[in-house]
Amino acid sequence: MDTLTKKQKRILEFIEKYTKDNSYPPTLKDIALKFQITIGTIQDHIFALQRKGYLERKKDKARGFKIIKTTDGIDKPHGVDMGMIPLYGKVAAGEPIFANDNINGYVVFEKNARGHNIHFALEVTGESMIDSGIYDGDIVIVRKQEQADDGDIVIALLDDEATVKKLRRNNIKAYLEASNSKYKAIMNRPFKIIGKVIELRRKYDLLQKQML
Amino acid sequence: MDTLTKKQKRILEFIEKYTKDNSYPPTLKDIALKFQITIGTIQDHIFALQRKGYLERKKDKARGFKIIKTTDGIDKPHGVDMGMIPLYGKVAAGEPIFANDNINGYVVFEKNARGHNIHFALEVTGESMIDSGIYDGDIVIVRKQEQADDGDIVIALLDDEATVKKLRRNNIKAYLEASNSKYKAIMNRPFKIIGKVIELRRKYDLLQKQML
DNA sequence: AAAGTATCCATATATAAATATGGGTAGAAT
DNA sequence: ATTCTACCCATATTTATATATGGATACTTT
Repeated sequence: MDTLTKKQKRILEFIEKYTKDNSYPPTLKDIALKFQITIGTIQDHIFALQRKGYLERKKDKARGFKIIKTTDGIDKPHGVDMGMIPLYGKVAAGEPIFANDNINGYVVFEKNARGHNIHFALEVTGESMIDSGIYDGDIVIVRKQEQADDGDIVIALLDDEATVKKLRRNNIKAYLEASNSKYKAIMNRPFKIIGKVIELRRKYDLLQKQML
Repeated sequence: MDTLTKKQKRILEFIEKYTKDNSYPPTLKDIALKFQITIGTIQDHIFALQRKGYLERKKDKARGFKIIKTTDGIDKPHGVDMGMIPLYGKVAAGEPIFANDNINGYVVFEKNARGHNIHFALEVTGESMIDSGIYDGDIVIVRKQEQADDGDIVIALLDDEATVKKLRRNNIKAYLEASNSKYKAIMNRPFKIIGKVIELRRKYDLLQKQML
């Protein structure tokens, strides 16, 4: 593996950071200004980065950089569709969940290439799904849909309140089931499915201890 | 909320997709070519997108676009540092875990602004942590470190094999503990901590129906 | 000693790309 | 009827940006 010099590494890092900050890559001149050297010199460095396989660029295209390997030598995965989905907060009964002012944060999420679905995230409260390994404080990622199969974990509206439960359905009827022996199934109340849980996330270590 | 026309929406979506595909935003001409209309017209559309608060751009800068609200009207979070971390596969005893050819995939991950730590992901095999809500097939995200506190869930090397366990330590000694009553603690074997589990992920909906 | 590589400079030129200007039509809103 | 907005055209001009060229020094490798 072709390894980078310090200068090359710093330039590659700058391109990455600039792109992240501005949403578009730098020009040769931007880089030259940053490092207080001339464009001609930057040309040399860029050429080296290309030769060593860290950077690609399109001829004659402004800001036409594409990083293909990071400074630690790890290939950048390509064609991965990642984005942010909103994390909605709890809502009092009757209020709309999907309101812009009910967004408590965002969660990074890798979209399944195919689906053109809409996703969102919710924080789980309570212990009712503990036997399915879903704990209080966990975050679930949900695909919006109004139908689901027997056994799916779903977000349902019960009395205008969003809740996480397991969907049960047979030929006769559908109902919601908790995963905790202390709770009983919800058999005879109307509910509406608003999405299916497709992923679970649990963060440890929220207040980061200084490592000794 | 200012809502977009169909054309404006399609153009905003194109800018987003082009940027994702190429790693740099399109020029006005790129957009004009795509929609088979002239640059002058694109100027109008871009101006409308700016006026309605979906798009920002820097004057006189090539490809100087920055999307600030997506087509569904959701604000784009800014300054979030997300990237991909490698998902390593299982290794036979004695083989190095962190080899480039042992990368089985990538996982999107939001970096904690501060930390300059190195992270990676591993798939959990076995039921030994089931009482901590960590199941076979789950993915753990790990921060590389060689120290950890009592109660932390860690990745440890035991006989050159990586395993997920809970770290126990008192004044006298440190040992590894499973979270499953069928397993007993590992008291008298040497081990080495290689990282601390900071996040858990579980994907549902992967073809196979989840157990019960 | 010669060749290569990494670092740097200055400057000219070609091309990419944004901007400016002035015009047009159709339909909705006032 | 008039104004506004969304949509479209053509073309000239300015500015941003990449590229080309030819040089230099210090250092390591051959």
